[in-house]
Amino acid sequence: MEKKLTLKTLAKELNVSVSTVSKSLSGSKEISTAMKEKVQKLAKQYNYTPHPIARSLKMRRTSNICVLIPNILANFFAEVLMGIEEEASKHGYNIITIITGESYEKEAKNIHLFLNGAVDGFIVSIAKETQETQKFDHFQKAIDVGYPMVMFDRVADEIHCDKIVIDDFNITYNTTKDLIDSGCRNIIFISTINKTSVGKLRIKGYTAAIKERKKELAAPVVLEMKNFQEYKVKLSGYLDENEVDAIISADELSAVYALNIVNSKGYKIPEEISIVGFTDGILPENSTPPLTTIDQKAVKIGKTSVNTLIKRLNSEESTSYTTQVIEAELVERQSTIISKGGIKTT
Amino acid sequence: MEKKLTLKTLAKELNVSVSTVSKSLSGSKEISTAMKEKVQKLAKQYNYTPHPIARSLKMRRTSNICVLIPNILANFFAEVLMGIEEEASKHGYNIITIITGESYEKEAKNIHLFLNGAVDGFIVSIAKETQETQKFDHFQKAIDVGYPMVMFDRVADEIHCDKIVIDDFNITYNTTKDLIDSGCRNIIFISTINKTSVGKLRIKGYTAAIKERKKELAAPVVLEMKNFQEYKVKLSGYLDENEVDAIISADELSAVYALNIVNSKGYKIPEEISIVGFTDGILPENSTPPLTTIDQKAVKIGKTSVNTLIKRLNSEESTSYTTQVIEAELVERQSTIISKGGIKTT
DNA sequence: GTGAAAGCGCTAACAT
DNA sequence: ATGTTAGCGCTTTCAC
Repeated sequence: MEKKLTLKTLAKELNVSVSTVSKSLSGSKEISTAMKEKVQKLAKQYNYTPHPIARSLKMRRTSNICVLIPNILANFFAEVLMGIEEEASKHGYNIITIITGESYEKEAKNIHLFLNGAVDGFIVSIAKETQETQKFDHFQKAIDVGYPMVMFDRVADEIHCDKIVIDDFNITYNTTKDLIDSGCRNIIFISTINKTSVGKLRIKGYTAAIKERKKELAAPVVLEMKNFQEYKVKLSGYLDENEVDAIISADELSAVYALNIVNSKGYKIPEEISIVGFTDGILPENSTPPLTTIDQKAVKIGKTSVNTLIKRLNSEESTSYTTQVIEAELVERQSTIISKGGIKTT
Repeated sequence: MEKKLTLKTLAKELNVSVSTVSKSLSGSKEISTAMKEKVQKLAKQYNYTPHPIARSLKMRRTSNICVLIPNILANFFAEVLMGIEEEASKHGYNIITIITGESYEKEAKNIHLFLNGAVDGFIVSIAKETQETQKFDHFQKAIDVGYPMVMFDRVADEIHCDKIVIDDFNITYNTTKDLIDSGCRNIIFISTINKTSVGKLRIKGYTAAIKERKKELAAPVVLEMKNFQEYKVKLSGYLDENEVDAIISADELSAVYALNIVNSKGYKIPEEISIVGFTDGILPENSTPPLTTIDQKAVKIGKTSVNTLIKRLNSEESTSYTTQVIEAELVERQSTIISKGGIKTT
């Protein structure tokens, strides 16, 4: 390691005190313009930047944000993370990423780990296991000891904090109506995340739309799978024994798996069975046929989360918490025949 | 924020000095067993953990690792990040993730940003732009000022540091030979990353295998695309005017795009055209037909990177730099008819 | 306008 | 065995 460059170095070089250098660098008006220029010139020449750790200790802020994400392989979360990283970087914040792997234990352990000053706040999407077991104490603890927290997508009503979501109920409700309008009469709902906050809302939206026109339609059917191995058995079996002409999937992979199963059983998509998935990305774009999906505006969710957290960090008084709803959008491709005017096609 | 819990708090409570508490907590044998137990009990009761920033300042180490990754939407990099996060977490390190977006500027800017003590070292896979322009000064600078660095996948021969790679030449060479053995005679190579270190090696491996049996085979053809829009035009055009019975793609998306184009032109896969891609994941598993790919063992690369960096951080003497080669594996699915014994099939 | 000094919370060399 | 002290690099109050 090179000899370290500190305020002291600069001070010695200029024969002034450390505090003069510090103040000059921060542009304090206590200092003469001449001195400020002299100091700043030297600092630039030496390429000086303050030691962030020392600065953090003194200032009691780290410029670090802890991001807890269930699963980085999911396109949605990866895109959110991109948005978070980009926006955080723009505002001078670093992100410390924890991939919880949907595990309560890892989530709780890490929250506690960061309750001692290593980060300024949290951005989190709750692990599936946590949402199933409804154990939210770790979040409450973080908030109680004073850490700002922003939840996105998978949020908890029980926790009082800023939240960024899409209107899961309405987008699913509307999409289901679109499918009905396009002629589908036996619409089923499948996912692996029925127990999550968003999964529940999506089920409600789907069910509401079906119930509204229940005379014409088959009753709502919600299939839940624990993992994707189950699809091959359960969905396949269901299709054998029931009339189905549309499938709504509440997560990004379920739709693709459903599509493969439907394809392999020889059904024509979308003529015989329509399929809609959640989360846009490379996968639905490149399936055969390309999948109609609900674009959750992941990047925007990420950016909004960061900005909301930063605002919270910079405001002294505690204004009341907000839940911001990001507008989602149906992206129609070839797995449906909704084909209304004005809908984006890729 | 609650009243802060520091060594001082504990010291006051027990009527001992701060240093006694500190030493007790670290299990120093200078301290009597009785005192150590008393202190540790109280610390546990209060759930005390040392302030990491203060500790960092004193110890001159942060337990933070900066990870620079070109693109988090690529399955390969996402998996590497998973491996990194898991292993880092296990060893008490936090990871600060920078997504360079293949941009030299963002990469260089962030490296410089972290040269002042915010992290202990770097794990990096070089941005495409950086590899094209061959500007590596920022890496050299980081190493010069004393930061350990581990490069993975996209590495630079010009930079002297620890590296984790797969044997890109040989895996591509062997795969090309497999295709030849399976009867393919007009094998072309496509990718968007021909200018990266790994892209170059893969081209070499491909070319070497073809040249070895050039009498029977069409000459090597390497197509380069800047982006995926180009595929629709260039690859489609190429297929119209040339005999092609196998496509090797050096990146994970190219193979999927190629597959879609080949499908849409009505060629039978693999009977008329075989396709092999790089990087295993959800996408190739779920294309139609499922894609044969080269599994780059991304998670293992991530874990190995972390362990290599940590070893470097903990060793005083500077042992010579190593390049570790992780064993890649061909995963055969239905886009090829290589079908040799012993190859894993999913 | 500039400098001295305190202190953020911690560790460790050096007393006692 | 325990305490005192110095100091990591910085900001900021207070003195001059």
